[in-house]
Amino acid sequence: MAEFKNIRIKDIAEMAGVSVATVDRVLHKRGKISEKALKKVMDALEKTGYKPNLIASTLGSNKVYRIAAMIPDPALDDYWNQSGAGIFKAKEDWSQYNVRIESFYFNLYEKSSFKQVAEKVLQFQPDSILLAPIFYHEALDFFDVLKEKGIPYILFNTNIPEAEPISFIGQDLYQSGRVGAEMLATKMKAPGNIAVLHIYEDIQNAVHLKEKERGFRDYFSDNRLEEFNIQSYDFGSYLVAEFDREVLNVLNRDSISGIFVSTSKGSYLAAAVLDKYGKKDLVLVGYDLLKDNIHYMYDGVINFLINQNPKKQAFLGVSYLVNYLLFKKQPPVTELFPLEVITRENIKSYLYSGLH
Amino acid sequence: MAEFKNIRIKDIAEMAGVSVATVDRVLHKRGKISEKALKKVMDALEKTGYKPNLIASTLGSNKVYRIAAMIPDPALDDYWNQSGAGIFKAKEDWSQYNVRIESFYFNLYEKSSFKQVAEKVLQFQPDSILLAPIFYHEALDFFDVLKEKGIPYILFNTNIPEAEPISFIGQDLYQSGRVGAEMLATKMKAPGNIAVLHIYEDIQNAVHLKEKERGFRDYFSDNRLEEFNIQSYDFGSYLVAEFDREVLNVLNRDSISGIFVSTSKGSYLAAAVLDKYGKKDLVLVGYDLLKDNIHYMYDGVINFLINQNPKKQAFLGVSYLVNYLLFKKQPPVTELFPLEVITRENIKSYLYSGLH
DNA sequence: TGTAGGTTTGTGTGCGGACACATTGTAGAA
DNA sequence: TTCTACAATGTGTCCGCACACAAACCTACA
Repeated sequence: MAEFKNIRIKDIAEMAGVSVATVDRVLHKRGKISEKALKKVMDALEKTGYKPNLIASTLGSNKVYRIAAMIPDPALDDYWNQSGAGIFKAKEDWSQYNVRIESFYFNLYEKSSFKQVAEKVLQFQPDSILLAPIFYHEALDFFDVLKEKGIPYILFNTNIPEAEPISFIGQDLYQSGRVGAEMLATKMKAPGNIAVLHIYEDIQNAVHLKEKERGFRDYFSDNRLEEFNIQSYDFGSYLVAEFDREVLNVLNRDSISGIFVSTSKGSYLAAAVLDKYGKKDLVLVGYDLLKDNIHYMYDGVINFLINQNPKKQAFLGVSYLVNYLLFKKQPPVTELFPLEVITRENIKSYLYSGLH
Repeated sequence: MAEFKNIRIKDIAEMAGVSVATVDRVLHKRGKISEKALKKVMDALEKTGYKPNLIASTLGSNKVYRIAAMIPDPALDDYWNQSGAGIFKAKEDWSQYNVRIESFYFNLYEKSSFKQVAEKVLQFQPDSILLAPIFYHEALDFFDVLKEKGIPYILFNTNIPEAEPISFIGQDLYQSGRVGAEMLATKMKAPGNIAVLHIYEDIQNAVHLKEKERGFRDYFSDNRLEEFNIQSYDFGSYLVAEFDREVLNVLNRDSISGIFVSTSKGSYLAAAVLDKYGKKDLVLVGYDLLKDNIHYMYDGVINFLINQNPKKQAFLGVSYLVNYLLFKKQPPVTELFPLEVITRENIKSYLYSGLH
């Protein structure tokens, strides 16, 4: 089909018996057009199935679009470091195009810094924003401003549906917990006590972690795996020394033989304890390919990791925005990443493979 | 960095005190240039770090690049059907650009058809080719022609290093076997007999399947899992009735409790036997998210699948070619895909997630 | 009937680069 | 010295679209 040359605006103009400017006007809904002209142009457009040449379009409008990416400071946390890498990659990939991509970092541990950075972002006057909305309330305030200003935004990592972003990129947390449960169940010997460890530093994480836990527990009940006893423990904040002791306490007191850690950072913190006290025989399931997690997986302390792919999430977020601005391509409302199961044998294939 | 406007050819020309045509000549190595002019231009290029505006470039040269994709007929096999889908997706994605992507299908079961199709591909006069080189010798002959004509090509799915393609896209088969072994080992109860089933219809597959088997066996020996006994069986071709009986024979005679199937189609064929004769308690590890495999995974007959991602492989192959032709971007020499472990709990997240 | 003021339509240039074609420069032959 | 042949360089147009600006067309009012 369509072995023909692509239809150009000029062709439409000729067919409709008007000038290119008129066609341009109906295409972009700018300026006023007479009923007759509108109809003629519309007819021609439909008949030909005109599609604009995006290459020529972006070249013609010399506009440079501005994209702001807001994430927690990569220097403070390896998980966000990977997100940062994804944004950097996107920056490189799109460097040839008329887009300016700028990163803005806030402090993962300070809500106030989010507000400050949000202010900076607004000063940057972005045409759209990619954002990891870690701080719920602060984010909502920010969204109000953005909506008012008509600046579209994409969320990733953490979803806030009521924010009505043009797209959310992340994972199904409930299902993620089920996968963790599944891996733990296949690896553990039947009867046994399982500990779900929530190790986090920021309260608002709690909601999300509970979602994982719900999936985790549901898996066991759905499959009637009653030989396993599940107990969950919160470590809201941790001081290195105390943390070790407390975790060890729990493991010994409740004679735990399997652990599910709901956070990426928590994964290696828990692994460190198992490693330090020679408890490698416990089955440990955690999250993400952080440097330390990789290490403990090679060492056999961590058995499975579920990959949230922070790098790819961020990369895709920026790419969606570029396509949205430059090529008027609407991103999917929600893009749920696959729940990748990482093991000792396939981990390398994940580390070395590109981002595509 | 580079808060400045992008450097244009015009700027370079001014800096070097020559015309844009001269700059164009050195950039494209066409026409003759004096030593002096060359030097001046080169200096300016280096000093400014000039990067061509690819948008303008593709618009300017009105050339339409032709890409041929050669794969086994999607209608005959669900695996290749997915590859076809990947090519189709790429076609849509790049439809706006100056590329014409054409698919050519050969019969998976007839070497002669490959030759015929190769002839057609040449007639199409492609600027480059994406190819799944299923038939080794026939492919080699074809490569000779392509090299002579100077037509670059990318291979996917099956590698033929001596063909020296500009890129290979696929998986590490050896490691793939190891992952299969790992999953089987975590799921099976200790002592047990394992069957490695090679179910294929084309001989040349054998080499690749042996590579998977090697990885599979190495995993067990490396981990000193001596409680498991591994036996491999070849089903070169199969007639439905006979196949069932033979497989059943093997399973009963050697009291098999775990199965590793090295092919995607073989996976559901084996699963069908287990299903039919009520042998769901056997652990089965196979390949790929084929329709029937998905079904048997939901039903609990197949325990793990390793995803080779045929759709994405093909999609990426075409995309690499487009970038290579249009934007002069060199693809990686080898792109090894992650060895994705699919389970009952994460399978949906794979089915519903996009291609990115 | 002339004209101000708004509405509708058209013309022309620029975006950055590719490339056909024109022009200038230069060395050797006549 | 003049002419030829080719090497070296330059000019101008086009790619398809966006958009500023100009022109033509109406309508209503004096």
